[in-house]
Amino acid sequence: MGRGKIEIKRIENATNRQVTYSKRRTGIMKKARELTVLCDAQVAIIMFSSTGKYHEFCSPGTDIKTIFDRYQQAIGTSLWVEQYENMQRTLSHLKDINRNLRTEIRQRMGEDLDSLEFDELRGLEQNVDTALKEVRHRKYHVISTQTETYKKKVKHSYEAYKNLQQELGMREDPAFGFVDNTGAGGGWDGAVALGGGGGPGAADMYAFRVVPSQPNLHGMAYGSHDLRLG
Amino acid sequence: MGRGKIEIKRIENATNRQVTYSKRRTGIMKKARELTVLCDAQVAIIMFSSTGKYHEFCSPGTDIKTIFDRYQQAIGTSLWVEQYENMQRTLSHLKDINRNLRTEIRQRMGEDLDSLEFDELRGLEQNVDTALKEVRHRKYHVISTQTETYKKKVKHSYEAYKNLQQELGMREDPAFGFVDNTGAGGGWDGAVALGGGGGPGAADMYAFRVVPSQPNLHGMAYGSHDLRLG
DNA sequence: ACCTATTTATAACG
DNA sequence: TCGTTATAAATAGGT
Repeated sequence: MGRGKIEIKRIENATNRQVTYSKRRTGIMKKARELTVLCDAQVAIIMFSSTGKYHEFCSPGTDIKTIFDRYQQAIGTSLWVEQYENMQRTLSHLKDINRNLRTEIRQRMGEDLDSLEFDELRGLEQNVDTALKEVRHRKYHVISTQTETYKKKVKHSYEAYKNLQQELGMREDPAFGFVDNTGAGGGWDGAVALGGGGGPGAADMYAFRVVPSQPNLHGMAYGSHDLRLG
Repeated sequence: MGRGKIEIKRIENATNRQVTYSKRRTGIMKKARELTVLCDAQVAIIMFSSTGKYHEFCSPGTDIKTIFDRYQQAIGTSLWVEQYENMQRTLSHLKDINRNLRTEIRQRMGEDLDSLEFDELRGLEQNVDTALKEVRHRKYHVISTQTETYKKKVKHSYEAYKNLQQELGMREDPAFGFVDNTGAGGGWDGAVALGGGGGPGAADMYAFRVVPSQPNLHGMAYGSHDLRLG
């Protein structure tokens, strides 16, 4: 349809190619628009020229995304839907796990116990009981290590002081004196005895300092988790 | 271009509309194919007829997904990418939360305590201690309720038996006798005393029956959670 | 961009 | 859906 018939093969002349692209592109767009109106259809077209420029057509009353979502649905599955739905599944699965983890934590905190059977309750009791022993054991370990460290620090410090005093030939000055805590009885040893003993009464000594609930999810104070579903 | 000129407006006759759709659709596809070849372009077309049937065209050497991904890139912004990346964010956030919930559970089980500061350890101890009391309290409540129920059942059953016996004028037959458990001491009362007492020794009576870890995430035996990241 | 000879698409009908 | 054909529309090549 022109002054001469042309063969349908790549136009080698770049200018001609560009001109033809422009003319025919307009033609297709017009046809698409007509089809939309005449036949009450929905059409989406995306074109890229050899130079990389893109052009699109979309039936009025809708948009490319809608048409392609519908296309995906029509074609069955695959393309994006597949990974999308995979994600959706993973998401809902994670939410389920999340919910169950929160439930377990609440139950380990002694809440929401109504739904538990007696057997489960018995298991939970034993488990929490064991855990409590572990925690106390660890607490004892930490506090005793800490105490040892402090004792050593004090001792080293005292020795350094003594050495310094000797090297400088100073006589002892009560204003710079150290109190010797390494003897039996006083200071940290008392705390160890109480903290490690493990009776519930001992916990009263260490009032639980509640950290204001912040979104840093780890290192939060126990029990201050927001247990709503995320 | 036909026997008569037509106005570009919806064709009311359904058959005509369908025929025209078919013909013009073929025409557009042909034009698109020609454009692809002549001008070295890439074209993707998706069409839906008013009856819901879909047809597509895509330049050879590529596919719809590729063209639309390129289109998204060209148009700069998102379309699907936006909700896709939102999802990805939510997903990774949920995974983080889950990881932290699992950590909290493990610590409530007395594991992985090395990373805790002394203050946190102290809080955890107190929290678990309180929880243990709650669980024991609940266990006592359940077992005592259960015992009451059984006692009532036995009692009612016995009364029904007696009534029946009286109504039928039967004399007592040792073969159908009931043992009266409602008296002080025996039976369930003993279990209540031990189960509710709460000493760790009592738990030994109820060996913790470990349910083989199944994927039903709720109602699992405590401690049998698979704590790997899902 | 415009022009126009010519090719192509298609409306109406069977 | 397919074929035919008169006619409208698209467009190749030139300006």
